[in-house]
Amino acid sequence: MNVEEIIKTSKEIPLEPRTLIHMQLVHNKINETMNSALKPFEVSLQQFNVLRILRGQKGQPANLSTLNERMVTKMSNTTRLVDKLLIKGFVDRAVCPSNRRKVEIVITESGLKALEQMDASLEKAHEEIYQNFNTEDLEKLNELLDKF
Amino acid sequence: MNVEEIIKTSKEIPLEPRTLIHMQLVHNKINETMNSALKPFEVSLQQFNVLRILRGQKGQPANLSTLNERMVTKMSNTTRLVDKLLIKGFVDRAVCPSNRRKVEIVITESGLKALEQMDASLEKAHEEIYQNFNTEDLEKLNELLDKF
DNA sequence: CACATACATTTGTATATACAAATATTGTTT
DNA sequence: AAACAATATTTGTATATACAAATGTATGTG
Repeated sequence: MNVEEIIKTSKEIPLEPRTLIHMQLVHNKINETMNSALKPFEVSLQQFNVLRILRGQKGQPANLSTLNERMVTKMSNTTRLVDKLLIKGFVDRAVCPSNRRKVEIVITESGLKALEQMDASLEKAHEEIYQNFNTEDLEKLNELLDKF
Repeated sequence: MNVEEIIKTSKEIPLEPRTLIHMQLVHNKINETMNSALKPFEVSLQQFNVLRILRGQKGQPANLSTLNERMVTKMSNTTRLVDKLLIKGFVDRAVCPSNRRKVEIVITESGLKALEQMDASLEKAHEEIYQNFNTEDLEKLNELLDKF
């Protein structure tokens, strides 16, 4: 990926802003790849993220605030995100009996099955995304990202 | 930045997905910082981006396809983006005389002045974002990002 | 136990973005 | 020149996201 070529500029950009642009371009590319990997399942990255969190609960229900807390990208509206998963039948929702302010959300069998297929599709996306990386590169990258 | 802590997970995540999550978290953080740096001027990052491209034209007008080509994040709707800059008086728009399908967009004096202030504000954002980085880190990071 | 306060979620609304179709202009072909 | 294709932008519409206000429930205090 050549930054200057992609944004069609001839002059070289100072390191600080260049890094920000670079990050943005990589982010766009990753997003595109992952979204198209999820396209066949008609779920967004956010919805996929929620399903993964719910699976991690191993049967235990999660409420909206828990979901929001664990989501990579915080959304201001988790209710409507869950609504969409509900329509697809990937989750169930019920009012929490011990505290009726809360809602309990669990992933359904159908959701788990779909999630498995999504995982496989994302595995392929990983191969595509990381084709130029070795383990050492990835470790170094994670180390540098920690500095942010 | 500790990935596991932010998304509140106890188990460790494999390197490949972890890197993607890490990238997303850093992207969110950068975005937040930059947007709040631009908030006083009531322009979005995209709008700022367009203004910068127009300044780079050094008086020469740019048409919509040129803008779209040079934008970091491609937008499906540059027309409405420019509309908003027009309302703020930061750009002028005119039909191209030699090819009336095209529109010529230029940055105004007022736009240039505002842009200078935005630059100063973003300089401060850089300091905040890069406080843990040295030049070597940034060079290494750019090198690794090129692998995507 | 009435009251205020805190909590968890939902709803309303404004704005942003994505995608497709429509419009207007220009260039090309016969 | 009429017909068609190509180009540049605009418009329509559906969906996504951000933010604030509203709703319903629980908890603590006098």
